[in-house]
Amino acid sequence: MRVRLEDVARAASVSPKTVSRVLNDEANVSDTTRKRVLAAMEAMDYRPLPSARSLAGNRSFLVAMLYDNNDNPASTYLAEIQDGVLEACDSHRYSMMVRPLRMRGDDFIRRLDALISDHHPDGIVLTPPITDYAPLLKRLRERNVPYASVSPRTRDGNIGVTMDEQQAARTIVEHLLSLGHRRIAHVEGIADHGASVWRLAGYREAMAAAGLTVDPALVVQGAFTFSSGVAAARQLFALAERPTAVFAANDDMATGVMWAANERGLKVPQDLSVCGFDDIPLASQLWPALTTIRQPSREMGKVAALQLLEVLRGRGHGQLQQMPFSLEIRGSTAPVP
Amino acid sequence: MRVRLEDVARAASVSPKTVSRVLNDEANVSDTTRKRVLAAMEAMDYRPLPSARSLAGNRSFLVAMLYDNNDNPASTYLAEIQDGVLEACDSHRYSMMVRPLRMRGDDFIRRLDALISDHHPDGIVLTPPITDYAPLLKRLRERNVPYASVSPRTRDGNIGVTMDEQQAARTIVEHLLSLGHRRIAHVEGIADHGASVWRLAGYREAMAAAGLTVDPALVVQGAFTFSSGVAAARQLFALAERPTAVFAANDDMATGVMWAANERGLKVPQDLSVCGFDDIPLASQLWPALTTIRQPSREMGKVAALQLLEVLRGRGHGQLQQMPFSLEIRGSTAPVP
DNA sequence: GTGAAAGCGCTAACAG
DNA sequence: CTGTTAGCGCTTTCAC
Repeated sequence: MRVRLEDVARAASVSPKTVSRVLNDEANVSDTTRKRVLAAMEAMDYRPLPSARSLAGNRSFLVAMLYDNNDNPASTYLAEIQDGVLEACDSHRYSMMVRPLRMRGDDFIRRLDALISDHHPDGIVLTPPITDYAPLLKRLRERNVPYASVSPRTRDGNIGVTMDEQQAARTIVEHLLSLGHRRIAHVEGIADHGASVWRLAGYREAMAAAGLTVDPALVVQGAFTFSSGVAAARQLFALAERPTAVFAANDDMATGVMWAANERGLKVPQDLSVCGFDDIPLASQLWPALTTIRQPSREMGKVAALQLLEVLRGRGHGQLQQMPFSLEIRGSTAPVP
Repeated sequence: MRVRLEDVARAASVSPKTVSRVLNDEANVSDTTRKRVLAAMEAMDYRPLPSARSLAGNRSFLVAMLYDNNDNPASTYLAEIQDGVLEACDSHRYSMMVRPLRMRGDDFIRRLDALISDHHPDGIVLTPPITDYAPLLKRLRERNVPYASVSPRTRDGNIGVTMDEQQAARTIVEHLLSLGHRRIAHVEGIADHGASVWRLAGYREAMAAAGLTVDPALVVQGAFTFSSGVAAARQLFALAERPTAVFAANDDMATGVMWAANERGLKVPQDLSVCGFDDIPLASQLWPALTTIRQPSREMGKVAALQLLEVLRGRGHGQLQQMPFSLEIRGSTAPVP
């Protein structure tokens, strides 16, 4: 009933080991033999049994994608990354599993260990902010589990994918400046996330380049969530001298800012310009649609996974690739009143 | 280095087979022996190797969640379902994999076969609208792959989870009626999806119960997407006699309706009441926040997976459980002007 | 209630 | 370039 490697071997008149070689793209098989074996596989619709391959070969052909479900409430951003990772894994016949890993509490190393011992992934794709937890990275290295990161905070030793977020932030703030805005506020993300650091830096850089000093009251702490955006905006609107524009460190917070503006009776963009970062689908569904930085999340997931797969397949060491961003100008930003 | 079942057996002074029995919760092990074995496992931090278990036992301990990535652009709804399924699988030490399966084209049976042959899932969780493709269900039965469904269109032979969507739709329309609305429009989802059928039926039922005849022009075709909601709303707004309220078959389309209202200069809820279905996070982030039916998606994913697991673990046949819904009244609905 | 023997389908290590 | 041999770590079958 089930076609086994041995059956293919018999059909192609070679030894099982040779079929195994062909299956695993190994060298030391003559072209004619290889073709004959491939033909037999095709003809018999042979499907190697993953468990047998794993047991004998001591590898799982499994990639695990880790995310922090603490700071990331099932966001669209992650869903897009996941999609890209899956596509990359599929293209090399690896399977993928998705795993939340709460970073809160210091037993996360134990949980990481359990994950590895229970599922034996050959490699791991890390998403922000997990990309930057030193103890976690250390443990992965100790246990010799290769990993690739999406938007890690530093380059050192990391493979995966990045985007020039600081430059992107600077670009969007320059857009506000070009509209005549001077009192531009920033709603920060969770302080130690790379994304927050870069986006804040880009904001400051653009302001400085325009010769403006940033009023400290205009930089408000947020936490990447919708409700933190609402809270931050309320704080800004209570200021004696209100900002005329707000750059929020992500779209969720920008949505919160717009919500709070509505609540306060402020018209966007007439009374207040608002912009975000990420270009989640919601951004173009708001009224007015949100001016934001488009980040090619799906592609980024794919590229990160491909770097990892290069390592897993013994094809190289993997790179840290940089992806382009784009400024999406929509209805939420307008010239200063 | 790695602790094997054999090592546990030695430590507990029993045979490997007995440890295996304990591991698999089989009968025919005395209580004392069982305890001794469990203690040894615990002490040695024994982790069975999935591939060895799969190879010998001919099962993968893998559940695959299938979704149609054609009609479902990485929606939040699916992310929540996925979360619930994952939790259920985790609780029984099963792994989970997520797989898109485009229903377009008639080679999807081939792709389904490949999926099964390549990954050998022990069971499958189906999400709408895949729950209702007869050829797919037939194939799963032929190949003897157990499955459970989230919101299947019919009860017959299905296990998993449902919600009384028709009753829910009726409830939300009754809410509009109680606000004095009479010209209530409905934006339908993709015609042959169960969700569309039920929600439309609930709408008609509520209207009929109120003694109202539905103007055919007030029922507009949509496709569950934001942009289809925009298009449907434009059509409704062009009517000689505009509706005073719109019930869209899901939140994405309701968002589109609100967007189109803004575009047209109509104030929600003063000029137009709008409501949706699902309660995706976005619903409470819009301004005004969207009145909708809350569907406990995460719980539903979990319950569906638990039914499947019951079958996989030989514990029973699984049920089709019904979950409760709730009407979330928010700012997008108000008394008729 | 417990154990001994015989594989599951594949690959590693070697030999040629 | 190709084949032989011996497992990988678990479960099955069957015996006791």
